[in-house]
Amino acid sequence: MKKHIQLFEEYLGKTGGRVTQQKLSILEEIYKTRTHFEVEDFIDRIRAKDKKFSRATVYRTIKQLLDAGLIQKILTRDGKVYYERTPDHHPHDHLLCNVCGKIFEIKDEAVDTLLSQACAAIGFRPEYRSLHIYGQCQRCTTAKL
Amino acid sequence: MKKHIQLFEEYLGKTGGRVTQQKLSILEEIYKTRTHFEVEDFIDRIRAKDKKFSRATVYRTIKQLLDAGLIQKILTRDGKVYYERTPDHHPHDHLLCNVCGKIFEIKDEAVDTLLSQACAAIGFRPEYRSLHIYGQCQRCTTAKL
DNA sequence: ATACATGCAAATGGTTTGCAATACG
DNA sequence: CGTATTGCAAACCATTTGCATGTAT
Repeated sequence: MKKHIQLFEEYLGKTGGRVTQQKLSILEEIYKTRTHFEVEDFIDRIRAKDKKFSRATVYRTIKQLLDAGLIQKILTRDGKVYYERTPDHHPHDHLLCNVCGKIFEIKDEAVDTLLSQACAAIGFRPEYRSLHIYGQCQRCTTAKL
Repeated sequence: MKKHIQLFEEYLGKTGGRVTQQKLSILEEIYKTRTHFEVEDFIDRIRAKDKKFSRATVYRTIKQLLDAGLIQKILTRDGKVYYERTPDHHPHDHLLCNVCGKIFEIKDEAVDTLLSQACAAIGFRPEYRSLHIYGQCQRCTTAKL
């Protein structure tokens, strides 16, 4: 069985949730895409397949997937919202260019370690995290000069 | 002159913004509070003083203060939004308990350093950042056992 | 059986926008 | 003076909710 399905089922088991056709389809569809996506587009896409999915169900499932750490939410400075799968269940962080809007990814194990230690120091049990850095990308910085 | 006022004026100068009575009052009022606050409450509070402040102006100013790094935005898992001043202009990060909703702060210089390096590595010029860790605080973890 | 999940449409709530009036540089 | 800013109310848009029906366990 695919790893993300297994993880989701484990999560649902732990939290008293039920495994449903819709939830699995939504997860599968999200995991087919490697890049970030908007919910509205996603709903169009998944509805085009076969079943009908209500907006409510998609959002309800997204919330659970977030909790389960299987997807990440990305917020732009101007309020746009994207989601994306968590590659290999290893969360990565985002740099958002305030000028062109492009989104870059960074992955730093050392940061993970430090944050885990910081949490442990006060007995906090982390479930998932969100790290966004807003600024200007190289292209936009040099273009301005 | 107070440091935050000075920083804000510098920021406005750089970005072609104007220094207005409202902006300064909003900044001052925010800096009187050390804890996080909701915008709606804030508007009530500042309106109670002397002037009228439109919701729009408050939001427009908040956006500029965010860009200037003078305040930080906090997002709870269930969508509540708080803002708070950035103490001494040193951004700190937030741990949010998904059970009791309490918000903890952490400050780790080493994380700052690592992130700065990661940005520099791809030529990204960071302006401000948002780092939230969601999970369970010590009290809620032990209470559950 | 009996919770939990779904779909629908309406509601929510934070934030933004258009426009005319006003104030900064 | 010209341009950014303000206030107002209406608009926006992501997300949530109430309720009747459906379904996993």
